[in-house]
Order: sequence, then C-alpha cells, then structure tokens
Amino acid sequence: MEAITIKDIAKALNLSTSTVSRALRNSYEINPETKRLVMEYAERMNYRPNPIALSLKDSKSKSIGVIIPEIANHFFSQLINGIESIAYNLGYHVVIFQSHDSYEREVANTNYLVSRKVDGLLVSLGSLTTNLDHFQELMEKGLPIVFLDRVPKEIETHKVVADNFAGSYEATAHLISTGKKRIAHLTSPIYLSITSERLAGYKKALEDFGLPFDEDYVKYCLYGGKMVAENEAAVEELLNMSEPPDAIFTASDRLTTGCLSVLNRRNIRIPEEIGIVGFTNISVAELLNPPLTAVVQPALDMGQQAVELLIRLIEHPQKTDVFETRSVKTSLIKRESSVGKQALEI
Amino acid sequence: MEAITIKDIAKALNLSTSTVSRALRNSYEINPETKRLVMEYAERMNYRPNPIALSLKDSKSKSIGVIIPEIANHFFSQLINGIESIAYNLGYHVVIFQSHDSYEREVANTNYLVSRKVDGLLVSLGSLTTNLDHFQELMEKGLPIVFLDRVPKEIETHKVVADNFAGSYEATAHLISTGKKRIAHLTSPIYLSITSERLAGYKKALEDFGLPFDEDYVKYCLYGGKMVAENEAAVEELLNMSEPPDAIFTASDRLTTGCLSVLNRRNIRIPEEIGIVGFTNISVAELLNPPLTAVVQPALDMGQQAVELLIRLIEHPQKTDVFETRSVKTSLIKRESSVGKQALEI
DNA sequence: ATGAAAGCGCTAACAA
DNA sequence: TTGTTAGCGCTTTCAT
Repeated sequence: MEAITIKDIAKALNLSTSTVSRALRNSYEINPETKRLVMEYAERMNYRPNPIALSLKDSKSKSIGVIIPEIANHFFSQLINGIESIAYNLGYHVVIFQSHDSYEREVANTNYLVSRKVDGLLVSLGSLTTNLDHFQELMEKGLPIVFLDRVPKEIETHKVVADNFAGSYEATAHLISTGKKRIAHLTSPIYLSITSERLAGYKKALEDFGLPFDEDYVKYCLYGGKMVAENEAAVEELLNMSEPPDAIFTASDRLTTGCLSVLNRRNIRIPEEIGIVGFTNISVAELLNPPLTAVVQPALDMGQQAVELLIRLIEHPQKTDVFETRSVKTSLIKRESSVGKQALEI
Repeated sequence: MEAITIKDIAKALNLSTSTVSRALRNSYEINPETKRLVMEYAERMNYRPNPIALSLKDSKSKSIGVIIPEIANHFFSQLINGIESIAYNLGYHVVIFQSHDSYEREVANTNYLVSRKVDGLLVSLGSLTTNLDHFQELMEKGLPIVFLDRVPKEIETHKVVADNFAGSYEATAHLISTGKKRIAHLTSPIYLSITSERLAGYKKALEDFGLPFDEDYVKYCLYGGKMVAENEAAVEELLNMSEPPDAIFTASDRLTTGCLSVLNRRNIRIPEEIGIVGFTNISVAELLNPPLTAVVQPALDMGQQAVELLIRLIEHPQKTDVFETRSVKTSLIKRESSVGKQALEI
C-alpha cells in the first residue's frame, strides 16, 4: 500500500530504473514503445515522483517560503492569496511562516525554510527586526529573496511596496481638506520602512498646506498596536494633551481599531470632534461605527508582483543585473469617519 | 559556502561518516573523546542535519500539514495560531494550505502534503467537499488525521469541534428572550457538519420556546457568503417575504457581515426592526455598527487541542483504541445588534 | 569503538 | 536505445 516508485515500475516492466526515469521525463533518447509502456503503467499505478528525493538530489524544491509577521490580518492574508494564485500556476508551492514580529522566530523560520531547500524567499520584515544578517548571508549564498511591504534599505534585491508616501500624503491632505488643523499620527516603530515613508508623506502634506509639524502629535507604538495597552495609552496621551488633535491618521489595522475603540468608549464624536483616516485593509471598514475612511493597499496585486519577481529571480538568476523596487498605488476610500454623513451624501 | 554535511566533518576529523553520525546522535557505542571532538567541530561549523535527507530516509518529516478553507478569516487564523503554538514547542513544523472551499484544491493539497511526507494532517473540510475518499485512503494507509471544526461524519478519527448545537441554541434563545418571534437563519451549505449542528440547535430552541419552525426562514448559501451576490440575495429574499423575519441568526463571518451590510443599506434599524446574532470570530465585532452580538468559538483552544490529539496519534499510533470527538464551548457575547443600547446599559 | 557498505527515490554521466 | 553506477545526506546493519 506504499507509494509506488520508479524501481517498482522498472521491476514490473523488466527495465532499468534509468530507462523508466527517462521514459517518464520524456527524454529524447528513448524507444517510443518503451516509453508508452512505462507511461501507461505509471498512469495505471498512479505513480507520483517523490519530491523529497528530487529535493535531495538537486537541492531545490519547487517551493517558495513566505515569512510574514502574521496571517490574522487582512493585508497579509490577501498578500498570501496573491502569492499563491501566481505560484500555484507556475508550479510552485507556497510555505507560509509567521514571525509574529519576533526577531528570533523570523530567524528560526528562515533557517528552517532554507534547510528545507525552498527555492526562494518572500519576506515582510518583523517590526522588531533590526539585524538583517540572516537574510544578507542567504543572498550572498545565492538564495533569491524578494521583500515586500516592510522592506530593508540595506539589502539590494527586488522589492515590492505600497506607495506609502503618496498614500499618507493623500490621507493627510484629505483630513486637512475637511478643515482639520491638528492632525496626529499614530504609527508603528520608526525603524520599519513603512513607518518612515508614511511619516514623510504626512509631514509633506502638512508642510504643503501650511500646517506646522509637531513631534508631539506623532506616537510610535513599538508593538504596532498588538499590545492593546500600549496602543490605547498612546491614544489617551493624545486626547489628554492641552491642545488635543482634531484628527488622527493611523498607520495600520490594529492601530486604527484600537484608536476607534478608545474614541467610542469616550463617546467622542467622529469626525466632528476627531476625524479618522486609517491605513488599513480591514474587510469590514464599511461596517464600522462610523464607516472608516481608509488608505487601502492593493495587497493581492503586491503579492502577485512579488512572486513574479521572485520566480523570475529563481529561474533566471543570471539575467538580473538591476534590481527593481516596485511601488504600487494605494487608494483612499472616503467614508464617514472623516467626512461625516451629511457631507458624504451631498 | 554550502551547508556543511556529515561527510565534511568526517573528512576534516579523519573519521568515517558513520562514526560522526553516531557521535552526533549521542549513540552509546562511541568513544567519549571522539564524540567531544565531533560535537565541538560540528558546533563550530554550525552543522545542521539536512531534514530532507532525513525525510527521505525514514519517510517522516517532523512536520504536520494543515488544510483549511482560507486564512483570511479570523476563526481560521486563530486556529492556526493555536496549532502553531503547540506544534512549535513539540518540535513540529506546520505547513498551511488553503482549499478555498474547492474540492479539487483540497485534494491537490492533500496529495502534495502526503508526498512531502508530513507526519499527520489537520483538516477543516471545504464547504464543497462531499467525497472523502482522499482522506479515507490516507487513514487506511496509516496517516494520522485529525479533523476540526468542519468534520466528516463518515470518518473515524479524533475530531475537535465547537459545540455548535449549544452555541446555536443559546443564540436563538437569546433572540427569543429579546421578544423576537420570527427568527430567520442564514447559513452555509447543508452538508457541512457545522451547518446541520447549528440548524439543530436553532430548531430546538424554537421548539423549546414554543415558536414554529418555518423552513422558509432558513437560507442556505452555497458559497458560505463568499459570493456577495448570493449572500445578499438571500437576505433580500428574507426581507421581501410577506412576513419578514424580526431577527436573523447568521452562521458565519461572511454571512454576518453581508447581512449587516444589506440591512444598513436599507436603513433597517437594528435591533428594533431586525435583531442580529452572528456565529463569528470577527475581531472588530465590538466596533461594528451596531456592535455585534456574537457566538464566539474558542478557536485558539480548538487548534491547540487538535494538534495535541494529532501529535499523540503520530507518536503513539498503537495506543489509540478509541477516537474522541472533543466539543468545546462557545460563548455568547451580547451587544447592541440584539439588545439595543438602552437595554444593555441598564 | 570504528569503518565499510547499503539503501531511502531519483537523475545523469558513462558504458555498452 | 538501454543498462550500470554513482551520488544527493543520513542512518544503520554488519564486519572488524
């Protein structure tokens, strides 16, 4: 009842394993008749090559590893769907690992995937990762890596990111256009690429529209909102300022929902007292109270582009002289959290 | 720059590969001094055994496969987190595949995982799966499988499920307690285990509280809400009945949000006109408009229990004479979608 | 206590 | 065109 092997076929057909192998892989140096025989028998016995043996032989596996902070987040799960859709069609399997924003787990996952001989890696950095040696070494050994979303400056390779600067700029400009003057920014740790890019867009918009930039209005959450207490404390701090903000631009899902939840609890009217725009791919943004104005990232598309680049790197390693960083457009969906019901209906 | 192997160590130390192997795996028949030498060198060279070679040799991999409908759903991503937390500690790796509720993909994923020599499988059935041969065969070949959440009646093995009957009963009874008389049920395809269990709990509650059961108030969505049109059509049908329901009990995330979205669009007051309770693990239920009364499943716990059972099956295959089906309690979180703000605050 | 050799499933260089 | 052999990295008899 065990899986059938080439050896079994060879024995049954009185051939050598190499002949069977050749027949199966459609080699040219093979008697058509023999080939037919082998193919038929293999088909009948439902032969499937053992991918482990193949991996051992050629040190590759037709699979790509994905390391992301977490899957319980629509942005990342959409990313994965994009990745899978393409990889699947090109004959690659996708192995997913979560770092949970832990540097140690990121390293452990990386090592495991490498020992499992994945052909390439797709990585979105953990928010606590500052040391990149584990990736750097692999790249030097020739393992293709493509980063997406949270990318390192220091490593030269293909990268796919959202246009965080523009998205952020648009969000901030939008809040300004609704008459807000004191716009706070609730964001992730500063050393993440997305953080600084979003911060820059926010600053530029303030500047362009003649509003002062005030460092006190920017709150960095080390855990990106995953520690509820930290997240809520940041919001409370903002609210307790002598001149509290009249709008908050939040940089991620968790940050956004945490913020909403504090404001709701405090019965603060949104957007009248405080307007909200969030960088988020939450699927139910429309159903929130109030419906959330969101900067949405084309996660599916980002995932697809990233695998395409990765697979190109895997299959044509030599052909890559220049690495590209693709920046894909975000879109601002305006809803009541920034515009107010009446205004929207006009 | 390639990974170091036993052979390299043997060569460097002038030993045979078998001796090195013995030293590394702490065999008893080995000279302590030799062992020390080998260990030291291995440590220094950062030797890691090649898991692929090991898999090839003993047809196992210290990894378990997970097949679930989709990860972009909080219930399932929490399930995975539960699975990973335990598996990781017991030295197993977790390989995740999505079936996207496609029977073909479920079969393909299964085959792939098996060919990759996973030591066991954790499965939540796709909503379109009616034929179970692919799992049945594997079980007969001795591959441990544990089902969770969406489980098959026909296969005898460990299973972990939520107490769907009780959860459903509680939800329905709760709606009745708020004075609702015509409670509709929006649910998934009938041949899923969760569907019939939830339906049964719903029916029983109606019966116990003296309300008639009306088949017209039950709508099955073949795609479980993933086809927005189908989902919304079902809700519309309910609303257009001559005697429309005064409450809807929805059986899953998508069904719930789809329903909410139709009601909001139609400006139907919740819960005054229509009360809502959803079976859902949506993380932002509290922030929805209105905050959603939810039957929450202990997804993390379910995942943990399932892996534990699976790993026990893997490591002590003989010791299992009786298979157990664990049923874990859900909890009903009451919010405004069924109770109304005033009532809640009293 | 150690080494030589075989084998897990497959491919490829080399022979015939 | 087909067969023989070696080897991918590792473990495990079987000798020594």
